[in-house]
Amino acid sequence: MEQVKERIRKQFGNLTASQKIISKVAVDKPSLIAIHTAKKIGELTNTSEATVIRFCHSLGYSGYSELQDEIKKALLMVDQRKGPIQKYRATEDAVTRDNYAHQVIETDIAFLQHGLEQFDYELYQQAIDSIIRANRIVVVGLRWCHIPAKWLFSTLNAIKGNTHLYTGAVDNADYFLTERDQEWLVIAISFPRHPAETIGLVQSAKSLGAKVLAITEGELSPISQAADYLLKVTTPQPVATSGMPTLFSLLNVLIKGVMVHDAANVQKRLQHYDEISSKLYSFVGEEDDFPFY
Amino acid sequence: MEQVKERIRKQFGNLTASQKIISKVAVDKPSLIAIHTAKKIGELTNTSEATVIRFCHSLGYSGYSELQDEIKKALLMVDQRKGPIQKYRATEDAVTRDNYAHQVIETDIAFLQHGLEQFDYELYQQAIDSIIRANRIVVVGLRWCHIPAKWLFSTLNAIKGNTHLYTGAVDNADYFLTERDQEWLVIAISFPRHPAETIGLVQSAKSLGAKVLAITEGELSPISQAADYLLKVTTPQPVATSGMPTLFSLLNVLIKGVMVHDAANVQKRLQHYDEISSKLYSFVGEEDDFPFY
DNA sequence: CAGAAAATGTAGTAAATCCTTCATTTTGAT
DNA sequence: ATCAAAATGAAGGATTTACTACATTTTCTG
Repeated sequence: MEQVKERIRKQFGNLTASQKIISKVAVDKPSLIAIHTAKKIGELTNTSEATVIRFCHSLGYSGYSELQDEIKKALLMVDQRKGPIQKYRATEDAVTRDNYAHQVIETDIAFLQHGLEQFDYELYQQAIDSIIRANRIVVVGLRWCHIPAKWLFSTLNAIKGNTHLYTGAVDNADYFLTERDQEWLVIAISFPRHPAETIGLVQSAKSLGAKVLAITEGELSPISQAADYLLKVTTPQPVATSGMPTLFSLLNVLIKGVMVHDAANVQKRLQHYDEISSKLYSFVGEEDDFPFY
Repeated sequence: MEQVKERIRKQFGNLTASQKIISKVAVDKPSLIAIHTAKKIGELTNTSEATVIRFCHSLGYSGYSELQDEIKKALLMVDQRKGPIQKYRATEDAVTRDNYAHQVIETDIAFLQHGLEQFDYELYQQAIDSIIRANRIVVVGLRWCHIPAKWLFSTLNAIKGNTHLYTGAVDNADYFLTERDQEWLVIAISFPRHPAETIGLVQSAKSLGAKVLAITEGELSPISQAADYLLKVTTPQPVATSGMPTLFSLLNVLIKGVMVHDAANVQKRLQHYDEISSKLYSFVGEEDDFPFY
């Protein structure tokens, strides 16, 4: 890439007017050249296919193909760095006594920032709307996903009510989904290695007409296929331990979303809760606005 | 792009094994498809050109060209948004439909960064050493603190063993602390409004000679007085909901610290776990290195 | 303004790429 | 273990794309 721009810089004086226009595209939007044919670049610059190719020759390339290949390679290189992992890989060889703490927290920050960049409002809004719309909700998360699942269950139950937690085969899907007339929503949290029981529950829920919101690692997750809404979560590995901060942060977005759209009294209740919490700093009490237990 | 991923998600179950491999490329590195020919994608996935095209057909496209064009368009769209970064700076005036998500995540990032600045190695190292030294550990966290407590209990049990979770008055302190000769450590997680039972347990544990590691909001917390080690955690409010990411991140530091100092085989086990997770992307299995349930 | 030289566009050819067909291998069920 | 069905790979035809030769337009100079 820099190789291309360097050639343009050196040869720019010798280029014709049309070729200078093409140069501008090559420098500012190289991805256009990587993707489109010489003909299209010609149309785009109000020149012709032949001029584009002559432009390549002027830069010393054998033709359009060679220039395009070089740009493609360069773009793939920067694409490779996508994802927050690379950033801290360099130092990860030696986890020493002095730096592991920074590494852990910085990794969490990196993944949160990555999640922020990739964030899809529309998707989350649909998920949040589905939660608001649902009459009854079942949260499912087995194995270690039980922990975020239980939190989500407790929180949703506190701010919305009518939420259930699927804990295992004894309470089977039929038990939860008997009232067919209701608008049911199943929220499934699952990551590799996916428990077969979670997949089974999701599928049977789907076949019973419930909506499914999947919180998982990607489109290829086995629970994604049956899902109506898919929230993709990219976390440090292994998810069971290092993934919690990122996962909870995104779950929190859901909760906040529901709270914003939901009854204002919930928000007031929480503000009230905040005030109490901060004023009575070390208050000791048994009652709780959030009946977590 | 989302259109492509959506089709993959819906059709994934109907795809053949080779096609699923191609799916992984399409989802994770769509730019590869935008740039390379069908033949190259075939080579890259150890399949063939024909299989790549059949994969396109399975998704409902007329062929590779159509799929490629759609990915190209999508990639150009996101490229368009590059340049002047329109990041939603913490304009905290109003939590609107459009920016609350950014606010939530950015708040988490801000608190993690704050925690990083304030981080006291010495303190954490003492806490980690106390965990390593302890023969038996009791984790206590009531009400909604039960969630991080259970996670800590499960994780410590997996990498160290001999860890117990105090769940309520029925299992009282005496039950846990009968073996006086052993080196007991009580890890207490508690935030306002502090459950009286947590305080009680901590105090009686202390009087029975156990060491106490308190994870709480500050020096004035009622459990801080009896604590031998105090880890101060500052989180967004309310802790029960918004505090989870920060809290888990710091707990994670503890875990990583124990792992670093602890047996090397645990770390190897976890690395192995990582490899399996990433290689068998959508693997479905029942066994788990972490016996969380 | 005229003529020449450079630049540009058009059209045709060669090459690469896509896509279909058929033979072979793999998978799954009885 | 056997057969049928499905999946895969190899090869040839169809289409698109890159490149080149020639015709036309534009630009520059005296």
